[in-house]
Amino acid sequence: MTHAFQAPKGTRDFYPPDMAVRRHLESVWRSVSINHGFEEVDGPTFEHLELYTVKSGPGIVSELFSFRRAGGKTEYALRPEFTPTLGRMVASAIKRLSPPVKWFSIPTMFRAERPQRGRLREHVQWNVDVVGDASPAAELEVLAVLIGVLRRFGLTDRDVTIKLSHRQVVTELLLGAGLDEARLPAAFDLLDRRDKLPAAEFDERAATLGLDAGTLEVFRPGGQSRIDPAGVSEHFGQLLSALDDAGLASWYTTDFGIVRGLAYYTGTVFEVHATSGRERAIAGGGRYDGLVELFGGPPTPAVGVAMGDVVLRLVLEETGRLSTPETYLPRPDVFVINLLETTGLRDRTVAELRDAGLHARHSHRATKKLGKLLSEADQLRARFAVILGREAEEGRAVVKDLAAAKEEEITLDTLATTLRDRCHAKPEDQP
RNA sequence: GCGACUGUAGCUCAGUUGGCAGAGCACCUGGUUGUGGUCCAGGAAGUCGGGGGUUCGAGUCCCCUCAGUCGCCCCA
Repeated sequence: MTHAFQAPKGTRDFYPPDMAVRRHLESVWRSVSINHGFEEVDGPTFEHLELYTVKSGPGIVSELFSFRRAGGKTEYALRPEFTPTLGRMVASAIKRLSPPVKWFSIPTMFRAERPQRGRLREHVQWNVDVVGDASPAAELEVLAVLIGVLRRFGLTDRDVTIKLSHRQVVTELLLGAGLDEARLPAAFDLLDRRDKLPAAEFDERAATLGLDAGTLEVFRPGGQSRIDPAGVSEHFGQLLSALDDAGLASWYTTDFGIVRGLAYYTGTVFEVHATSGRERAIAGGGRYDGLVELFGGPPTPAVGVAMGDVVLRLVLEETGRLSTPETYLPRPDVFVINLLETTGLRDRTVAELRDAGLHARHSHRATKKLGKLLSEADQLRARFAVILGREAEEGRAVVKDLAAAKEEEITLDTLATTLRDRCHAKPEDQP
């Protein structure tokens, strides 16, 4: 009895075109991170469950996939985020690391929640962290690589905005507005939910906390565009100046309605949003100076950001920055067409081309109709077609440049080296 | 955990008050000898998500179930 299996809820099968898009995203993340001087790390896909409950409390357990080995009692959990692993890794290796540590990773993450738009149970997430630098220079490095990635994807400061905030600034603004200190958590929670609540309900809840509508204007995007450096947060003021000096002013706006739910953020917090406003945050991050210490290391300042592939892809599609998935598949350098009755020459030719480092393919169809085979080469978007036909008797093959629609005869002896040189001379034309 | 909506060909979908399951795209073959996005002709292709019920008869109506999507909760 056969049984039709389906992928588990909230997971994805990556068939070749989707896998090619995923590799495109990952390659942008990776190459920009490296250009900015970050080094790639990874950790285990699952950790001890306590690694997450220590940081987020027991309530987190219902949000993640946890399990134990059959017969064992140790509890594990598939990683729902990378920051605890990073904190653990830094804490245990801090003595042989020379700060600032600049690491990035591209791990898969898991969460047990119900899937919805922009939110699945398994996704790929780019993480970047600067550990060991308490100055605004650390935030600047993280935001610079973040903007570098956005730009490389073709996004502009008109497509996306980084909403910058600072928890101490938010705290001071709330207290300054007359909020009772005991009500700070409730106020943070309310600010976090502003976009989800009807305006009237938001105002009503704010009023019960003792906050009037006028006071709340400062918590809107762009509200209070500059913080007095000598006032609320010198650190935040310096960060804004550094961003402006680096020429990145157009990429951010202050938004003190951004507080981020994570308890471990200690200062700067930020989110990247599409200006369309229709999607969840593309990326989020901030400063978490207490995390390494929490995992047994010395007090160590840190700043990080994370960007998931799901929302990113939605935004790239919405803004027209992603072409059809098929165009991300690797293009063959050479498509060998065999018009001869035997396959020996074809197989030797393909082998030589591959040995020369070229991406070489041939048809698996039985037809000898040249038109059909050229059509197949065209569909695969091959650069060159090599036709093995009657010229082979004189030791030559027809080489056709498929884009230029030009062809010439080349001796079989020099075929591999000639094509290798031509393909490598061409710039990468992946989209 | 709660709610709404949607499941028909590989893809996007149509299918009237229940009456023989369709279109476009894609695919395959041909339009006689070795030249690729066009054109013409033909062809293949579906347990109508699954199960049960009502009926002479169900893609269509009713119940259950599975899956997906979008919200709520939660959010790393």
